[in-house]
Amino acid sequence: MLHATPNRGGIAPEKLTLHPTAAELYEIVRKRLPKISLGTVYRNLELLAQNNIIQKLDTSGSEARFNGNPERHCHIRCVVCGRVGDILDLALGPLGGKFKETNGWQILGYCIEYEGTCPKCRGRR
Amino acid sequence: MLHATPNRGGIAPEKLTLHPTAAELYEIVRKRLPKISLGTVYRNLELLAQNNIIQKLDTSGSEARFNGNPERHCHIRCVVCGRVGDILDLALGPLGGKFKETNGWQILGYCIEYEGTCPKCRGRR
DNA sequence: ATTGTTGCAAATTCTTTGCACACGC
DNA sequence: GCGTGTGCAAAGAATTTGCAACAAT
Repeated sequence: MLHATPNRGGIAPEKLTLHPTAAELYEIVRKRLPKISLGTVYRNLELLAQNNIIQKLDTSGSEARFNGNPERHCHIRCVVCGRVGDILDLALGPLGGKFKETNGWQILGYCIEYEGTCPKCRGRR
Repeated sequence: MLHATPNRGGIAPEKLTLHPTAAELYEIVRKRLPKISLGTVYRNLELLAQNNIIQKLDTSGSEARFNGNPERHCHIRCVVCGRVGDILDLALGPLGGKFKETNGWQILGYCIEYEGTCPKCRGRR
């Protein structure tokens, strides 16, 4: 199943800007593969993420969301509905000054999480 | 239970730099209140977080972690053991240039998540 | 007495896993 | 036939909730 075909097989490009949860994706995929199971969706998302074909957003919210674009970029999460959008324009936003907005999204705050190794696990990777 | 006493009641200050999960906290608290239940720990952490006395770090990793310092600051999460530390020095790090290190933590990457309202939920808060 | 907290256990939610079966080569 | 991927259902992990007992005012 791990063939990153350039051909999107009929999936509209705008779909790729979604950041669906596994369950949402399950509903979408189900329209075409009615007998697929949620377990399979999870299994394949995990695989795709491990191979850097998609990105798994484990960040805030209880459900993980998945991202068609594996390149590192910022996200914005709606505090009301949980939807997630991309922020490609790093210049804007809190890091540059006062909160602004982008594409109809209103920016209220932000959070930066670094990843690395702690003193105890140093070098163990 | 919501009295933010300036007196820490015997808890060593260095404990406050931990970012324990609910289960870890449960074990710690249990030493003093042996009959406390995990449900109560969750309930109170939620309350404290809602009143901005502590901060809930819902970010990556399956378990949430809680932070004694409610002020906004950055965190670093160990990719090996999951431990979380504070990063108070915003100047350093990827946003300022190449990856560095701080306090024995080695910085490998980062992720910025904004929060706000999406176009559909705009103004609904 | 009234109000708010707690312990306990059961329920919920999200995710992972085991296993027998089906499909492609 | 053989190996890999799949459906299904059950297990698992983290968190939340209902409720009766309890504590505090």
